[in-house]
Amino acid sequence: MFQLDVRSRKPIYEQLVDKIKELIINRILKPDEQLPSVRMLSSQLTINPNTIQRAYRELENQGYIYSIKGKGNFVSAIEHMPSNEQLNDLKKDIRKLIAEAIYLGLTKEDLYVLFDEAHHQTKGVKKHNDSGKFHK
Amino acid sequence: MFQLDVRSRKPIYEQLVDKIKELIINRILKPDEQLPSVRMLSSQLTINPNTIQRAYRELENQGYIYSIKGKGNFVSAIEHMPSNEQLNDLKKDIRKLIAEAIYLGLTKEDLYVLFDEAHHQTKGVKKHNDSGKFHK
Amino acid sequence: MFQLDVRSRKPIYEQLVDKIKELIINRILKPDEQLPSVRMLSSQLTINPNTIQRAYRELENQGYIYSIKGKGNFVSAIEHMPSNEQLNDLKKDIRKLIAEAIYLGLTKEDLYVLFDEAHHQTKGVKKHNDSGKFHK
Amino acid sequence: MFQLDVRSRKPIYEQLVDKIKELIINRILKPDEQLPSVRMLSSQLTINPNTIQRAYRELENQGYIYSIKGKGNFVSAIEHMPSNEQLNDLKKDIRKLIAEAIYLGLTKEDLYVLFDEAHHQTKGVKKHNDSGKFHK
DNA sequence: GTGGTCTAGACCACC
DNA sequence: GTGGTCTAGACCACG
Repeated sequence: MFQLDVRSRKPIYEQLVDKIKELIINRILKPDEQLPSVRMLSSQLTINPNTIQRAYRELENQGYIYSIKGKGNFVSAIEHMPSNEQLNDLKKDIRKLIAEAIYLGLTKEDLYVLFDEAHHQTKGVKKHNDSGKFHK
Repeated sequence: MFQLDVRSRKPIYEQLVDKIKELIINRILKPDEQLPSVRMLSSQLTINPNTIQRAYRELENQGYIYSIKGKGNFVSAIEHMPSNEQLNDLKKDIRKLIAEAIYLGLTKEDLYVLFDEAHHQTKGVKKHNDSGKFHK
Repeated sequence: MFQLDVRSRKPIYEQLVDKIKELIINRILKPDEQLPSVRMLSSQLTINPNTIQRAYRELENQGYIYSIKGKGNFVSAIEHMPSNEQLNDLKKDIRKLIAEAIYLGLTKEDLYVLFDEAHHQTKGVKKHNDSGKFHK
Repeated sequence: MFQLDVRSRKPIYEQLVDKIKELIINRILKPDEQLPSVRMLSSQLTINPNTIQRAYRELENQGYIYSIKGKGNFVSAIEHMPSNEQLNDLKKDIRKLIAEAIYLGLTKEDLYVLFDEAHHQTKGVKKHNDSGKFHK
């Protein structure tokens, strides 16, 4: 269910946060739906409960979930669209990538090839999303 | 010109690597040009020499600069055949970027739009020389 | 078991890298086995933690170990398809060796003899486990 | 004449020592022949005279040349065969190389291929040498 | 003067 | 507890 890479440089709690955010954004987890309990996730993923806790706390801070003492953690109802800040960061990353590719001597076409290739490898792409929101 | 954020999550040496890489990629630092000495940069940025050293070492590992003991650090001449390693790094970056974009809910088409946009902005950043490069 | 020569021309961290590499290559350290913590090795060898860290980082860069923050450093599982980078390193080593041999006045035939000899000695160094690995 | 690589990790004076040793071992420089003066070499190679001096001093220490004040530096008459120590070092290097190759999953045949390849690339092999000295 | 290595000791993030 | 980063200051090798 959850693909966590313990060897990654990215901390586990952060990977967890990202995965859950993704599930929420793509409506796989619906508003007010209950998240698995800390203990359950902990034993399922064989990961320290503290780490799960930390991920949930982080998600709560960012407004993606809310917790009710004694009941559990639940998905928030609010819309989560990428903030302008996030979009800008992404654009900056893209520019950096392109500059680097050009520096290495790649043409635009080379880049498109690599790009397509990478896109295909990135499986698990969701679809039931109202896409096209971000076309200029 | 060198905006370093000591409180950032990103380590200082990594920020340095990125900044200098950018200068090299955009040809503001030309091939075989000498970089400021470790000690000089260290005192100018009021950052420990070891940290500068580490950044320079990293840049050398990545092939952007070369160092001559007793003389200094110099910008590598670009070979226009990117090494496999460099290509792999680039691919990894691309995959990361795409994952990030998908995570934000963007479609492939959205990405292509951003991509084209960035590509147009990048062209022509090359030639104009610039001084005052290493002031804080 | 760890003979380090602090007065050698070869830096300590490099000696460490070589020793540990040897243990890994000869399967004395098995895949996914945990290496001694930075601090432990540091105190056992009475060598600064930074120096140990650097050796571990180098080993990670070369793909021999991987590290998990908060948990430790671990031996990489070998993939039986050597990366291009690794192959290149090997080739470089071979060239260096040959240059050295020629410089000593050996002919190609001399080298082949030494080579065969060494190859026979190497086979079968594999299996026997060994403890007390990290004592000074 | 002298191929020196300023970018190499190996210090220039050491490269010089090695080159000259090679010339002496292979009888291109004959016993009691005069070496080029420090100044001449210095200007020819555009290298600091101190560096040349250091190389000559090193060669003198190792017994390959002798110097006469006011006259110059001359090739020593004594035979220079690889010492047992040097041969042992070489053997150790060979064993290390082979162990590494095996670890990477290469077969003996793969290694021979790489080996031949590297040997061909190593040009400048001398021939008028009484070879075969080191056959077992 | 330059880069390279090392020590001592500190503080952080993660599990 | 673990690894990762950083500072302060020292000493060496090189040109």
